[in-house]
Amino acid sequence: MNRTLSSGLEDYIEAIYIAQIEKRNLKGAELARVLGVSRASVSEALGKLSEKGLVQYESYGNVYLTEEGKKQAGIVYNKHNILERFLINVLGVNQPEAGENACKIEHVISQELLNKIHDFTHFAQENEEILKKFAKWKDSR
Amino acid sequence: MNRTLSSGLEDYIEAIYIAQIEKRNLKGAELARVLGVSRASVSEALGKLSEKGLVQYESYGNVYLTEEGKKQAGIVYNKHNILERFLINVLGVNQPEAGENACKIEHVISQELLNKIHDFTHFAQENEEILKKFAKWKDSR
DNA sequence: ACAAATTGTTAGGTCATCCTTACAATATAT
DNA sequence: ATATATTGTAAGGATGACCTAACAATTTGT
Repeated sequence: MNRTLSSGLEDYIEAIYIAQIEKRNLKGAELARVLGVSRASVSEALGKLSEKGLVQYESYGNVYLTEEGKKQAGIVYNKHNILERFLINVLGVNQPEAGENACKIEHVISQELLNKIHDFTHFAQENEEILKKFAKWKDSR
Repeated sequence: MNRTLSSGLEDYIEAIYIAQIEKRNLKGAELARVLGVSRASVSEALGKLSEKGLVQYESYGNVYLTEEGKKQAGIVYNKHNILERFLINVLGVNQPEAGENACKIEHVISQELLNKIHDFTHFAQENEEILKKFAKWKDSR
């Protein structure tokens, strides 16, 4: 069995993860709406994810992540957040733009690079004058 | 006809573009080696790209980009370079790691975000003390 | 409790991308 | 010039991810 997930399957578990954090009940049909795919596609995807031991669900009930599923979804979610924070707080990208880019980059970025981005964000926020200077620098051109 | 290229097709034109810059002759078979795919896949891909008016080739001869192909490949190549420079010079990522990440991110990043990254790289290089400070900050933890 | 709405699944299709195998066309080296 | 090597392409197949349509199972509202 293949251990790594496609971008698509990562999107599924990430959406389930977020619902779980927000304590929103989530059935397959709702997942389909959130992700903008058909119920049939969700059914297929959940089949795969449950074969991989990442999700659990009673039919006609809510969908949940297993411990392993939470772990893997958490990694993706974390990537998303670190990226988005960097884009917004350091580079000054607006929210929607940052969100859209983070959604795509999260599936392809290495953990090592992500750590560097995380570090830089910390660094920049501990040294606010840098961000201010960057803002000014931008204006003056 | 679809105006936007898949990541895969972008990889093909980018590889042709680079060969063209380096004045290396490039036939389909060599392209297959470079990209790690079969000659059959290259044949198929070149068919699509030539339908889209992006490449030109005499059978058994070299492959070339059309003007439009050059333009589109140039955009991708440019994204790659800007990303790689940012990763290496600002974040301090090592070359192979930076290259691999750039190769993937280049296909999904928006032009708007790329511009911000470009700006930030300029800014940081005009203010070297920032990068020095970041290097020190990293060491002290 | 029952009709109406929602949900999940199956079957059958499409599309993009890759593959192997086999063969035909061309290029190259001696 | 000819044998050998390289190259391009066609046919047929696999996979993954999506779709619609239809139907069955379950839930919900009154």
